Amino acid sequence: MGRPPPSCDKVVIKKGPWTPEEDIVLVSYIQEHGPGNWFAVPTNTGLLRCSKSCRLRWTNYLKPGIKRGNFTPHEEGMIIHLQALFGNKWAAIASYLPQRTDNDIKNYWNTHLKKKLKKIQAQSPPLTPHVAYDSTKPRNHSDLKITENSSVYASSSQNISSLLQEWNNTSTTCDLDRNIRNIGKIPTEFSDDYSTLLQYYRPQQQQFDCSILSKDRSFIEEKSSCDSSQKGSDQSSGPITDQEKIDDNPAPLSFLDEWLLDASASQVEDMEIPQMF
DNA sequence: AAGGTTGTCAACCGCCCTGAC
DNA sequence: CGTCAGGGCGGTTGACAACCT
Repeated sequence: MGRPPPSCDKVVIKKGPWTPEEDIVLVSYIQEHGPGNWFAVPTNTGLLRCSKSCRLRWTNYLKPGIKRGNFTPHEEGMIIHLQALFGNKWAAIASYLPQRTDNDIKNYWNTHLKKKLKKIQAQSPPLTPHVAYDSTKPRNHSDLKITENSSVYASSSQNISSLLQEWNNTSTTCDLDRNIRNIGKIPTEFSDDYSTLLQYYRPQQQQFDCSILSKDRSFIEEKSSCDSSQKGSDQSSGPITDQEKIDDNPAPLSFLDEWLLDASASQVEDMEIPQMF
């Protein structure tokens, strides 16, 4: 009863990094037709890419509004908390960081935060929070190369994205709600990893710029109202209302939920109003 | 300077979900 | 109700760059 092979396997498919020419073709097509119906994209554009590859290229790199480069301490903190809250539901986490893609967040978690966690766990006795997490120090992130004279073509997608900034207002898709709906069941037990990492991030909450959360909340509420016009009023207070799905496991959520949703904001540092498609 | 190792991240793979028929 | 097919997601891979010896 196996599924038929995806359409990607039906024709000769090009793999590997995208070229500027391919990007331009894809962007031009989406400008004209809008995102969606990815199955038709290779056919209509002549791109020798499968539909999934086209979608991925668009959502991860070409879509306007995507933020590249270093993760801010605030974004980092949000990822930590949201990862503890949702587990590896990167799409759900990404919905709280609209300028970041799930792929970016996933990569950042795997390459930076996991490492940081191990470092923290290796300390005995535990470090004080300001040692474990010093937001005043510059971050050494390889994304820096993207803004420099990188030979990696992917970085030039920024330029393509910038060309589309005017176009992005035309889209009305409520990605957030879709992602929230995709949030799965919260893991029953939190690993020691999460607990340990949170232990060090949590005291930072006072300093943590919660404005992001506040902004996100307003954003979420906005999206929620957007959604309510589509499917009713079953979600009244942002994404966490989806806990109806996870009522059988509410305990680990309470603190994080409160923190995520009730954090008040007073300052905005480097987070812009999310722009969604 | 050269070779080896490690880190990063774009892209792919495979599974699951959902809607159409 | 079952099948098919598109879309979405998380995990993994591999190419490349940076760093180390």
